[in-house]
Amino acid sequence: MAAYDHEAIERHWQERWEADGLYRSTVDWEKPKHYALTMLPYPSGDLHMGHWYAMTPSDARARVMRMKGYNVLFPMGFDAFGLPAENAAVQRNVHPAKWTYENIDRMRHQLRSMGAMFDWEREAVSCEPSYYRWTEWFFKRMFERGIAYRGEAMVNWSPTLQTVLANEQVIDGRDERNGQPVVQKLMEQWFFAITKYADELLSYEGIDWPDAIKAMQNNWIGRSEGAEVTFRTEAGDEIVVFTTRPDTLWGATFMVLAPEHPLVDSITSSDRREVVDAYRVAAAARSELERMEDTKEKSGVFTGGYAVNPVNRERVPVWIADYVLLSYGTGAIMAVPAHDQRDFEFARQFELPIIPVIRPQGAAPPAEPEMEVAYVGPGEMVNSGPIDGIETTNAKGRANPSIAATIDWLEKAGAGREAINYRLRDWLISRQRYWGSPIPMLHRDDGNVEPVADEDLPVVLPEDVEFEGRSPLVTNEQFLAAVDSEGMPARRETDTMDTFMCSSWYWFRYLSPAFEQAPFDPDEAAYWLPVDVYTGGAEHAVMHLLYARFFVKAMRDMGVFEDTERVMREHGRDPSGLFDEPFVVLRNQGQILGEERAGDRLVVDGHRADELVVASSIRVDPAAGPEAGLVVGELIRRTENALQVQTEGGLVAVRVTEGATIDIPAIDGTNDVTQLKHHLDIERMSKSKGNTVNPDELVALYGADTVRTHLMFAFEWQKGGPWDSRGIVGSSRFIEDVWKLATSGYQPGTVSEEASSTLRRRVHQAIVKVDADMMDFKWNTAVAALMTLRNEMQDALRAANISPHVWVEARETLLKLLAPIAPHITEELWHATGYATSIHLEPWPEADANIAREDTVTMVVQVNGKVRDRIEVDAGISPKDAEATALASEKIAAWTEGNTVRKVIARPPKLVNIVVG
RNA sequence: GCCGGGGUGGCGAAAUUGGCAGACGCGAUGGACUCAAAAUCCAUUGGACCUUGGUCCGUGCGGGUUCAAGUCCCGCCCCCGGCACCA
Repeated sequence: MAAYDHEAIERHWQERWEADGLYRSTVDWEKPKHYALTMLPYPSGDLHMGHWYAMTPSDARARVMRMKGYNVLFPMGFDAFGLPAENAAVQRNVHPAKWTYENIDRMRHQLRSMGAMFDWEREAVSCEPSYYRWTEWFFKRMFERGIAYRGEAMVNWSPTLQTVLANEQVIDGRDERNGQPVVQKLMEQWFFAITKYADELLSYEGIDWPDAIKAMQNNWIGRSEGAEVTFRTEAGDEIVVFTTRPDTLWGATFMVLAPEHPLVDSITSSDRREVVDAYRVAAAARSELERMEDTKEKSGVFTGGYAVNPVNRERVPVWIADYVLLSYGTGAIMAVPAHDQRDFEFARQFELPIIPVIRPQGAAPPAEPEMEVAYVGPGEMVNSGPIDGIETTNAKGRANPSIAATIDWLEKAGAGREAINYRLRDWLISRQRYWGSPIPMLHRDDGNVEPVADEDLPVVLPEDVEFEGRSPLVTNEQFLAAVDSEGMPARRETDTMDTFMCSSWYWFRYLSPAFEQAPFDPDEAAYWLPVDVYTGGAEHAVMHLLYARFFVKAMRDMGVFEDTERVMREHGRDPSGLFDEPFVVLRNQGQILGEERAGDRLVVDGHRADELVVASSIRVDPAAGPEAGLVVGELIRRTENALQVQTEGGLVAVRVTEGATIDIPAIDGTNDVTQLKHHLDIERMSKSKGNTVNPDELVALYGADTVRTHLMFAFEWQKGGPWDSRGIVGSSRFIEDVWKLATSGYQPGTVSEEASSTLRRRVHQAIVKVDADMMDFKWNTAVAALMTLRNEMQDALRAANISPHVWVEARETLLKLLAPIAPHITEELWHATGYATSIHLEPWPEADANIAREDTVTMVVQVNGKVRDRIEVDAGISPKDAEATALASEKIAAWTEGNTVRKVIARPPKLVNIVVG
């Protein structure tokens, strides 16, 4: 018997499958189709454990479906535009395209080593002009339908670099590269009107998605019913507020505007100007997340201005506070401190009046100044003029009598109207960057914008560019210069698109990546669409998955699927409802998290340049005191050559120049900046966090089959967890054992009928369990069931008392059930047994329920809920017999003696509980 | 802060959804084989107590419902993911 040589076997079969085109998927209307899709990776450089964890179970699932008789499409590609490529360009002087394509080459190679059944003929790469031509085309269609429009949004603005920074480039309100402050600034940009689809996105009809994902999307969309009410400043300007509780308008005692609200300037009185301006500057330095984070301590300032409450002509002071966000609602709120906890706390802190307008059922109205919390329950309206005495409930919107009455009153009085507000904001797709799909728009001399003509698509990114921080598109005259539809000079749009745009339609491009007449070939689409199973990380629960749903709905409404529908009808397939949602079944895996690690303690010398320290030398010294150098502390984060060091005085940004000396005593030879270890929390693996685990070494050591098996065995797939490489030997032993079992050349001794039928029963039980678990994405218990079968077969092999045909059935079933998880070794052993065709073309094993059934069961007998005996009983035992059997037990008698049996609960055949007392 | 998920042996985890807590593995301990080591095989392995057999305790913490709670309810603590320019 030859030893198991994983390296030779895996190489051989990967080459053979490729040569045979085993995984090529072609349209075949005679067979049922299955489109399996797993989220495409960003080409960050190396494939890490997280990719394997996400992809190999998806591959295994696709393989099971194939063995079940489906024609399976399982493609792969790269989401290739994005920020890391530009970081590399800015700081290492590598062109983003070069960096990206080199990474893709490496990752393609690594992906092949997984032994997955990807159909590489269908690969799509989003940064190729043949791909982004259609991303641009979709933008144009969106523009034509009024979905793409220009509007204003806040950006992280670096005044020193005169550029926009991504959220992850801002640490502690400062640019991570140069330590300079970052401010929030309004800028004109492109949006998609996803809010037009808000209501449709709240419905999940016809799709099987996890409840948690649906809940998160619902919360993200955040539909709320209420009213828009118009207040007027004393100067006569309108302030529109949205409120879900218009019925409490009579209790509104002040207003709060977002600090960026356009009316702040005009409403602020001269004596308050200085305070207000200072507050606005401070607010601009904080991100929305930071503003929402610390809500215990309210901050805000009075503008000195007043507005008039339209329901009672009361004069109310107007404040600004950063807990009111310009991007939510109208950026202004009316404050009813008596019945809203946040307003209540604000009022208490700044000593503003509180007027209760709801009397709780059968109680006196809350009295001032004794109130301790806002009253948010039901009751009856008081102090509220025309709606006095009307009941108020916990219902939302018009379903609440008091709200319905108020809306009617407001509409009649012309002071407001019923309104629905969404937390969901329109999708900001502009990025002030180079490495993204260009937005195919022209700015005409007359100030209008117009789209680039279809025949001029794609607008191609210029290759000859320099990177300093700002997008090179802004200064590239050759790129900028264009001619509009009337032959007049025009300038190109320099914003590029959010990469979520590229990943919102990629599974259509997989259908026909070389197709030139449209984004996808209708002949392919008619057969394969929609995606049957989509798998990917739960971190995409809201944004990517919501954008993808929006995109398909918009495509449907733009008529993009008309040809596809025609082809479907020609083949007798009914297209209705097939283009409302992109993914029929969605399952999320958890994440493989990186292990925790402390960062190196650095001693940095050099010189200060503004907020930044430019390093001339860096030494790693775990014992260094705080005075050992210019900057001393733990390395928290590193992006290329920009370091964040945690010193006693706070975070310090350090830039490592080319000539700087790096000294890491633990690593011999010349050290460089990439060898510095930065702090790692237990958190998701990603290249930018530097906590990835590379599977290549493990593949070299144990083989891809073992790595695949281990990833599926060691975690609950939907949950994930921190990576720990120790347990892999268990999976390795399992794979080795399968090799030994299948190559043992079983020779029976004295055959036992009982032992034979027991093994046969175990084999069929394994089929039931493995099949159910795999269909349900429970990979760890599927592998455990296969290991149990392995144990049974080892015992049988040793006893040599199994009839030969039972042994053969056991061996072949084990190989087939394992084939989706460990495709190479099972293929090798299948052929070694004498079969000439691939195991991956074999039909999936089917269990015989009669063979799988157990005749006897261990029945547990409890006394007062505690297990006191176990009795072997017939599996079909009646409740009466079960009870009698339990009461007849001697062990039970010892516990019931001297006590009255009050009750017997029989749940045959598993359990009987006797209650005594 | 808001939304979602989670917390079970020394470790990764199971538990047919209210019915034997710890399947399947890792690690550890003892033994076999070996000159020896590795590999392999056998046994034990949640904790405490006593006599072999058993008793009591045990699923983040505190309460509750139930014949029966890891599972359901109420209140708390901690960890992870997302929060709109990382993808």
